[in-house]
Order: sequence, then C-alpha cells, then structure tokens
Amino acid sequence: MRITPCSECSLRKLECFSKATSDEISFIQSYKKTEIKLSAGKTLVHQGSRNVELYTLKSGWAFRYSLLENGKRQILNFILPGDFIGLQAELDKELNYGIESLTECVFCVFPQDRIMDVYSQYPTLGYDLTWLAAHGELIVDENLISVGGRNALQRIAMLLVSLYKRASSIGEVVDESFNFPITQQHIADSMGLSLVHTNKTMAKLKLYGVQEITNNRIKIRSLDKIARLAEYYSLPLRNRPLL
Amino acid sequence: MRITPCSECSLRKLECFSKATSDEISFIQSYKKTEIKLSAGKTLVHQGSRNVELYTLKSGWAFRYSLLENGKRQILNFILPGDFIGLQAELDKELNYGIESLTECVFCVFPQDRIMDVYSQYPTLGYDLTWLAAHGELIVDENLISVGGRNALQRIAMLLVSLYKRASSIGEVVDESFNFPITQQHIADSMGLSLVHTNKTMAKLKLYGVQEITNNRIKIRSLDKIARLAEYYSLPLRNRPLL
DNA sequence: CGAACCCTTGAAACGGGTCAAATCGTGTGG
DNA sequence: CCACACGATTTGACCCGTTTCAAGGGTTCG
Repeated sequence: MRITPCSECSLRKLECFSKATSDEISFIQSYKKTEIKLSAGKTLVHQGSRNVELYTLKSGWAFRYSLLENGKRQILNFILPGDFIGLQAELDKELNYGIESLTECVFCVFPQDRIMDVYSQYPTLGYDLTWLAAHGELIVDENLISVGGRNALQRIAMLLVSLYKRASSIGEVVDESFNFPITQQHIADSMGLSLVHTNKTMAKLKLYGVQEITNNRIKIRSLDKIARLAEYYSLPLRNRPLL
Repeated sequence: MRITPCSECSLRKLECFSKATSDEISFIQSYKKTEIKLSAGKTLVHQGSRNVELYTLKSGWAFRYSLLENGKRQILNFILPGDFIGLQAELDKELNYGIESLTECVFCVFPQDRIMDVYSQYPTLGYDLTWLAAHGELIVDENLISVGGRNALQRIAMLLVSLYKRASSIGEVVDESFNFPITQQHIADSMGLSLVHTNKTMAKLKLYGVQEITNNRIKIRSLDKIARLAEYYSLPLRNRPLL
C-alpha cells in the first residue's frame, strides 16, 4: 500500500483546516506510525479495550458508540474525514466506547506513548490537540441537547443539518447531496429513538419535501427549511487543526 | 478579599489530583489573573457571550447549560470543585452555553489570551489541559448515554451515583451523605425529563430505600443497589490535573 | 434461490409529558 | 411575630409521543 506523505495529504488542501507550517507537517509525518485501512462495518477500537492509539480519519465515515447492558447502542458522534480520535482514551483504562467504520476508511495512526513529544516539541500542535478535544465535546454537547430537549422530528432534522454542514465543509456536498452511509438504525441509536419511530419520522420529513435518500446518497432540498424545523443553533465553525 | 496562594490551595491536598511540581504551581500562580466570588444562582458566563476566560472552580457547585428556542434548558454537566471550565469556548465565537452557580462559588480566573504560555513554557501542563478537555467530553458522553438509552429511574440513579462518586473523590461525602444544592428541576433539565415525572421517579427511588434528601443534603443508603439499578458502568477514574 | 439487511407499515401498550392545584418550607416586610 | 410571597416538592387525571410487537417487501450478494 502506497502512503501519501502528509505534506501532500488531500485533506490539507481543504479550506476548513488551518494552515500548518512545513516544520509542523514534517513533525506530524514523523509522529505518524502507519495507516490502517478498514472496510465498511469493521471495528477500529473495541469497547473495553486499553492502550488505544490516536487516529486521524483520513477518508471515509465512522462513528463512536457505547453499548449498554440492556442491549442498546448509543452512538456518541459520527466521525468524518479530518476528525481526530482517541483523546478521550485514558492510558491503561478500559474504554467505555468503541469505534466502527461506516464505509471503507483509512486512519492515520499516532502512537499514544509518544504524545508528549507533541507538547514538548511543537507547543502550537499541543494547543491544537486541546482544541480538538474541546471541539469534540461541543459536538457531543449538541447531540445531548438534541436528545434531551427536542422531539423526534427535530432531532433527526438537526442531525441531518449538522451532517450536511460537516460534509459540506470537507467538500463532500455536490448539488445539495452527499454520500450517506448511515442507516435508519444508526440514526435511531444516535438520537435515542426506536428504529420504527425513526422510520416513520423520516417518512414525515420526506413529506415536508425536505430530504430524500436514494442508494446511499442523501439530498437536502432546503437547508433553511430543515434548519428552521430543528431550531438549529449554528455551531460556531472556524478553521480547525489537522494532525 | 484575601486570596490563598496556589501552593496552599486546599484542593491541591486532595488525593484525587495529580501532584504538580513547585515550578508548575508557581507558573499557575502567575498565570492566574484573579478570583471571582459568586453567590448561589448567579451566572458566571452568559450563553451567547464571547471572549470568555478560563476558570477553575475552587469551591462550590455550578453547572453548564444550554437554552433552546422552545424554552427548554438542557444541563450539559455539573461542575464540582477542581473542574476546569472554558476550553469549549472558541475565541471570538458566541458560546452556545452558559454557566451558573448552584451554591456560593469561587472561581480562579485564567486569561484566555495568554493560554499559549502554558504550552510554550510548561508542555506538561499543556498536556494536562488536553486531558481535562477530553475528560470533560467523557462526562458529557455519560450524560448522553443516559438520556439516550436509559429510562427515567435509571437516568436519575445514574446521575446520583456519578455525583456521589465525584463528591466523594473531593472529600465532600461524610457518612454516605453530601451537600446537594440541586433541585428536581435541575435533575429534570439534565436528564431530559419533565419536572413532574422527575418528582414521581424520585419518590419511587426513595421507596427503594435508596436515597433521601433533607435540607439540601442527600444521603445515599446503598450505593451498590442504586448503581445496579442504573446499570452503572464506572467511569475510569485516575488522578486528574488541577490548574 | 436463499440469506442477510434494510426499509415500511399497522396496531396496541405504555412511559413520560402536560395541565392543574395543593402543600410545604423559608425568607421578607410590615 | 404574623402575613404573605415565592420557590420547591407533591399528587391526580388525562393525553400523546414513542416503544414494542409483528409481519411484509425490497435489494444485494454469494
């Protein structure tokens, strides 16, 4: 498998990521251990495992979830290209969540045990890591706000809007539509709804003429309309760091 | 108002915090701008404000919340002594949440605009900040898991267990009981339940002989029992950094 | 052609929401 | 010291959003 050097990473060309200096990029390159390629539906990290590495999702979609004893699965957040994963892990502690791919995925792997190098050699990147961790919390915040305070229609609308915006920022939206490898079961598990009710609610949303899904691609007809439905409060977006 | 020097901070004597070197402590001292004292029920940070500082809660309890357009308030997490606040903020962006005190509180204030000093001068503290941000996400994760996947009884049980553990780790639990400045409305808003149903559920919990509340103090009779009820999955605890 | 998934739909049961109102402090002012 | 206001806790009745159970249909893939 040929691995592109970090300096030529296609993600880095996107506007949504902040510019790194060439020094930083070559440090990142040296910090990067390898790449992992996963086909769709595979587990990158098992719930309950220890000593997890750090990852950047280079391509594909994935999600982070937690299984409850009652058999339910709560999806904590969806992971899109450029997202950094693993900071929530604590060395030597059992993880309370797992990570699974939705499509074929490529992850860049950074060894957890060398993380202090980042802070001691590139303070700016250290700050970026903090920023990424904090930003991760904001996304979970949004999900909690949805699940805790909105009804089914609004929750799903909210999820679609937020995925649309995230997909859009990395250039995956073409003609108001984008690849959507998420099943209704995923939506249900992420929004704390049953599969059946999720299905009926999405049918209703479709009636509103707002979205339609055909072979793994979703088209959002009117972002305004769906955002109004969700009482969408826009998440502040700024350029984000990429490791 | 007399301000204790960081080196004599009473929190620092607690076992639950990792040890800092005296160098680090004096740096923290110099980074600290001032202290803010708030009486109960006051707002430290308004939702929608910008340019927020960073804070450590030195004493008292507080909480972080977000108001929805439909009038609901979602409590994102409760804040206990030693917790660090404000990393979720992004400079110059509107905050999507506010912070309010539950009791009289004292906050240590650290200027946002000097945060890079931490990373450039004390890499280890920089790493600690990342850890704190990531740990904050874990707590929100737990709430999302509860709200998304558990019923009312379990959610409240879960909340009580987790508050018990957190209070216990900072030495606030005496004889299985601790100060509990949280109203049923707070519990409702944090667990995505209505006030009425929260009340009825707590009455049921009381019947289980599990907890009782008298003048702002809660007594947990059997942590085991209530934890089993909640299908509690213990959050990994390690010593955490204190800034 | 079946197996495995995913999406759909209908009907019935229930957990939790909403509305309304009473009770119980606790602090305030006359 | 009592009267009153205000916030928090309770309780009962009713309603509705969502869950659960059950079953049918579509599509992909070996």
